[in-house]
Amino acid sequence: MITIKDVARVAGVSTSTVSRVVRKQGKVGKTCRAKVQKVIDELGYRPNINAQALVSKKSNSLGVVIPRVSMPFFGTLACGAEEATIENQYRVLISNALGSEQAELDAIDSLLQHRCGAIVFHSMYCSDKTLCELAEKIPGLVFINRFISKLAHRCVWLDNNLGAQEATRHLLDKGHTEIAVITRKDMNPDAQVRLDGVRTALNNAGIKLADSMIGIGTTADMDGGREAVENLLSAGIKFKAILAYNDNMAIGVVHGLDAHGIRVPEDVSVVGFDDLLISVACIPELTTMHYPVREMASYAANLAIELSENPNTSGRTHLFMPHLIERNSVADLASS
Amino acid sequence: MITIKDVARVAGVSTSTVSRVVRKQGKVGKTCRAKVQKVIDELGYRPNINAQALVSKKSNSLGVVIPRVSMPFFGTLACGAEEATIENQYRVLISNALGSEQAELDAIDSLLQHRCGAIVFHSMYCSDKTLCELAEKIPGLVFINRFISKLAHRCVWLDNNLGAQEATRHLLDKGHTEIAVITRKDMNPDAQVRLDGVRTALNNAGIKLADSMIGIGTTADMDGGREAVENLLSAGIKFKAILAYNDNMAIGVVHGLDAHGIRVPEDVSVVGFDDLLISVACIPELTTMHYPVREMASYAANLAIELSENPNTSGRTHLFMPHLIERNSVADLASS
DNA sequence: CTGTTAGCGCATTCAA
DNA sequence: TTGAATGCGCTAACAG
Repeated sequence: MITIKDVARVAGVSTSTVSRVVRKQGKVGKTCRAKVQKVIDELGYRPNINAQALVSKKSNSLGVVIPRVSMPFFGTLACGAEEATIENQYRVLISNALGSEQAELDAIDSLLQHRCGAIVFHSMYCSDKTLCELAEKIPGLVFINRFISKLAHRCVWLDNNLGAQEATRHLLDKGHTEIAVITRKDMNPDAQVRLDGVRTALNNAGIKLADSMIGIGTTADMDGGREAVENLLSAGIKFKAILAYNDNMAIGVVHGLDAHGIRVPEDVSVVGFDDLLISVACIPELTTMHYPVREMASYAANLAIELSENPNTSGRTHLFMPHLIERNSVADLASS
Repeated sequence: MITIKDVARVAGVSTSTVSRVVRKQGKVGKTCRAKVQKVIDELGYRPNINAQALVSKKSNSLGVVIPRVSMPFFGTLACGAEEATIENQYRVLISNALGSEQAELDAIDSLLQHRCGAIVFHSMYCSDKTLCELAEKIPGLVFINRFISKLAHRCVWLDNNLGAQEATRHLLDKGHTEIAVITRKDMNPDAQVRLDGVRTALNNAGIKLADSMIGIGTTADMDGGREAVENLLSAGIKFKAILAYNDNMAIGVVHGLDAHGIRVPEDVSVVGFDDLLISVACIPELTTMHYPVREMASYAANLAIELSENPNTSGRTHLFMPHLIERNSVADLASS
């Protein structure tokens, strides 16, 4: 591998000069710069990033901690973060951390070893307290899809409550009143907030959400969705519409319904949340709330980089709003 | 950030000793090791990876070049590669390279700057020649989902031909004879080989694949699938089964059929390829060929690491086989 | 505008 | 078994 010294020797200049032309900063004579650049091209010189990071004490890399890139939602998140780094010449390091607080902390740790000052963290297992401690130690740490009031300006999050309300209102607008909800057993903050949103919107319409109308799935995926709707059905609950915690569960619901010969949307309407690619694979295509992950991740990445370079940035907040995507899984009862 | 010197000072030993206990190699006295370890834990010392990489001339990281992590297939590939690195204490660097040969070369270049000696490369735009040149320069470079005969022992690939044959035979076994094929317009190597496989299997059954039975989609996604089946339909072609290039196109086909009131599998059977998560989201769940990406990527990662550490490894080849996953999109004409 | 000097944090000789 | 010395490739003062 050819080094800066080689270039300097061949070009007959000092390494400092080469360094200056490589980084395009500092004053370098026009002819000198051309000469050096020529040698660089000829020799195919590429600066050693590790050496750069070592001496400059920053690695110009952005860490992204997510459960798993292979999950479409998080893959999209990672891509969104990467987009933001293109202009900054940053590289993104993805750390998968699935299943436990320890895994998440290890991931952060590993990123720290790489000296990446900017980190976008999607935590599912760490407590607010733990995150606050981390945030204190790492100025460039930003949380995505999580809200911690003490760290408001370091959180990029979605208004799940309003999102759930909008989804609910859509059903209401279409003339639905017998509305069931499918949620996840572990009831994480998102699930809680979305359920609250549904309740609020329903209350505003003078409808009370009975506990019996809440179907619970063990996992927040297709299986969980199927299980939850199965529970509702076997309990003899009557409903004409379902608000699912997310798209995966919604699709499970559609499958579960189909297994009983119940048609969507003719017999029962279904609304998802997230707007994953998968939501258009389903027949009927799912009406769902679009979750702007890509934009949010991109925004979070920029914020993390900004904070890592200048910790005392303004205390603005970073709230995003989901919006309804109307497709074919909701029947219009109002116009009939 | 605390350094090896800090630890050495506090523990009252030299940095060499600390270095030895950190890397758990070299002889270190039992009590001395304990003492140093204690200080390491207390101070929360973490070696600077960049410095390690610089001095040891290897970064212990594995590069993965793919079009985009947000595409489920490639996200899974990335995860598979990562799995392989867990035991080796390697870190994986993902480089998205979408759309052009230049993008792919840039991605490789960036990885080289990080001095990662092991790279798993999923190339879609580079010519065999280009790849051969790269392979020569980078001993730890391995190609996935691509076969180049001169580089056979550096390629981890799938037998698309036999896979397509198996898919075709499945249809034949179920009594189908009016079989159409959906493929992608650009006819990349995979598409070509899969089509050949279909032809072979059909020929063996005494059936000739008419050109008119080949539907073409502009893109290899849902839209392409819908477009292709639309073409077939509007040309008045009769068929009772469809072999799609991949799952995405297959799902597009199901949608396209549905739009014409044609039921799957009652009226037309559909078989996909890849076994993406999306294939079970569809109703009916798709019968498809399972593509063992995760295992292949994991294998490729190990191979890349092995080659990077010891370039002259055996000339074995690395061929994987897809297998049929029977779900609900194929009707059994034979037993009726 | 350019070169010289001095490290960045660590692993690795080589002595002791 | 341990420590002192050296340098990986590069940037950042500081001189000139």
